[in-house]
Amino acid sequence: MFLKRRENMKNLAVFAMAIDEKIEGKLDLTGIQRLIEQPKFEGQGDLAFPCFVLAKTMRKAPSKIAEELAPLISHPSFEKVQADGAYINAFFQKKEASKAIIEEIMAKGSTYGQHEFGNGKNIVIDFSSPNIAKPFSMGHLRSTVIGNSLAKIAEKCGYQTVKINHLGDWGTQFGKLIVAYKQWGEESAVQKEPIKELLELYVRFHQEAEKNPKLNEEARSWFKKLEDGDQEASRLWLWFKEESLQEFNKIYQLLGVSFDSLDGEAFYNDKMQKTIALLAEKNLLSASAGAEVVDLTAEGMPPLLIRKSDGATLYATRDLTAALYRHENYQFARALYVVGQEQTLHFKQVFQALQKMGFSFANEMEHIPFGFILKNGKKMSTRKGGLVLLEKVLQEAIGLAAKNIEEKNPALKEKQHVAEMVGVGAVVFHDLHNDRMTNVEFSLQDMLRFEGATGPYVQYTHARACSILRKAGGHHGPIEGLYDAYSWQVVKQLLEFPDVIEKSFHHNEPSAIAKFLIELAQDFNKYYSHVKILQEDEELGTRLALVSSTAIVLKEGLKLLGIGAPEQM
RNA sequence: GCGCCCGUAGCUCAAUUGGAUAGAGUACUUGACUACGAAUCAAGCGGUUAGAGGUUCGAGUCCUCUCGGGCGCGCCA
Repeated sequence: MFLKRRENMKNLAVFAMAIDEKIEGKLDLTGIQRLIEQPKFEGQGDLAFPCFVLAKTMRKAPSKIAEELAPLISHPSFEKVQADGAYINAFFQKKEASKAIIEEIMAKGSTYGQHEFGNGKNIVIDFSSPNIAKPFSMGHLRSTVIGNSLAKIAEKCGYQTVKINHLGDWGTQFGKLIVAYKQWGEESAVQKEPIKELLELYVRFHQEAEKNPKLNEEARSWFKKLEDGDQEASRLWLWFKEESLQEFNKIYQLLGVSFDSLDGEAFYNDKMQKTIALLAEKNLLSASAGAEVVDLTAEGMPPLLIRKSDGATLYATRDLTAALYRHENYQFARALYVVGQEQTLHFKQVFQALQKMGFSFANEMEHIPFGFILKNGKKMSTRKGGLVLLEKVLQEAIGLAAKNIEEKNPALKEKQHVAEMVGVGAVVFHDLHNDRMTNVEFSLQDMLRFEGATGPYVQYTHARACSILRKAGGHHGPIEGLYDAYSWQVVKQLLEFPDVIEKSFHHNEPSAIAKFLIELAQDFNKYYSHVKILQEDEELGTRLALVSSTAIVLKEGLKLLGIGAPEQM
């Protein structure tokens, strides 16, 4: 559990000490702090201490203990402290606490929630990693948006990030592709719609190869030529890669994702011999059925294949090499791999192999798996049918957003730009708001939803807040405290932001931020509909500061998810 | 066969990581725009947390078993 910060932190410590004083060492201070929680329901205050653990040592019923202790605790920070069943509930002095938190956000602006614990450290994040000549799948979308968000969260925690797109730009499929292109391909068709055409060639190859197995041999031999640096093969490979990258870049641009390195699999071709030599030197290589492997039976895992019986290298060889290369070049404090859960075993093996090689930095490497995107309960396959192109989905979402704008706000400037933010925001938010590991059923309908717990809902809330601030015309008065129930809910939520960021970083869970934003937007919308904000009275300045604070946090939170926050939509 | 993940409202998902009364969204029914943006708000409906045992003050959460689904398990990545 993460301890609450600032006002919460202070009040939590006060609360804990007050309890400690009254229970005569039945429990130590840190034990008390760990037990203190946030009440679940309204009317139960802001902090709660469950008395169950004291029941044994004090030989009394928990509710009796709460009843006896509650009246003994008092402090200027608390409005009241009262027993409720087995709990002691503490209520903050709302006016004082809300004043402090609003002032803090106003002072810090977009840096509110910034942490320092990552300062001076590098974190390498491997994500997206699409395969060249194949469509950008929904699985790659997940990797892309999760990785992108984790990078932004890490930066918010002080880290320097290195974002790596480990392109799938090598492997036997290129032999197949070259054969297919030479047989049936056309240059102009590939230029026109590279991914579509290359995929069709790839699919056709597999169909034809079933009837004509000789094609597979040809493919192998063309891949061998590619590996040996054959001019024609290399030229085609480079061409396929560049055409594919151009397509991918359209998507990255829409998503607002950028990378520090595009070093993919091919990049490590000339570096793997060194890795193999190193493994041999450390006596970790053993022969097995003609192949060379790192034996991991002692670790309870199947062996890691390093070299095929024909001498060719494998995925694992490349990942080991990449790990060594990255450690040497980026001096990472942590390295994350945002890759589907089907590769969990693979990464366990790779990290274990690094351990056996004596590299303790393997402890700082972590595989960040995520759930599948299912179609009818099964993993979506690029193989046949049911293929949904991400770009189509994004365009559809943008079109729908544009239609909404036309209906609701036809006078809006920069309509296209805003439609992109909203449409893409809907798709990205939909992907991030569930727990990382949850398998989600693919639903275009859900992705294109702009109401309820969605990205556009959060964006809309932000736009509303901005609208009020515009109408207020920069008016600002003194910040006092607020104590009505609606504003207090907003304040309490704002107070959580720094902790949510820290938690989402440690759990590698962007969804924690997405859920936080939904709650904040809900709290704010309730406030908005029950309180007349632009009313000339002595609290106007404070209310506007609260609206401003909310806008700041909504915008910053969306940014951490890789989503834009238009001021009007 | 072995290993990992999962099963919560009709549907999509939460649940402060073992705590109070299992909550949101959606769908459906109904109310609110001559108050700051109705992409909103308010109200209603909806549950034997797959099932059975166990651990303890306390279990959706931990352990065992059963059923059901998914994903891996040496020359793909």
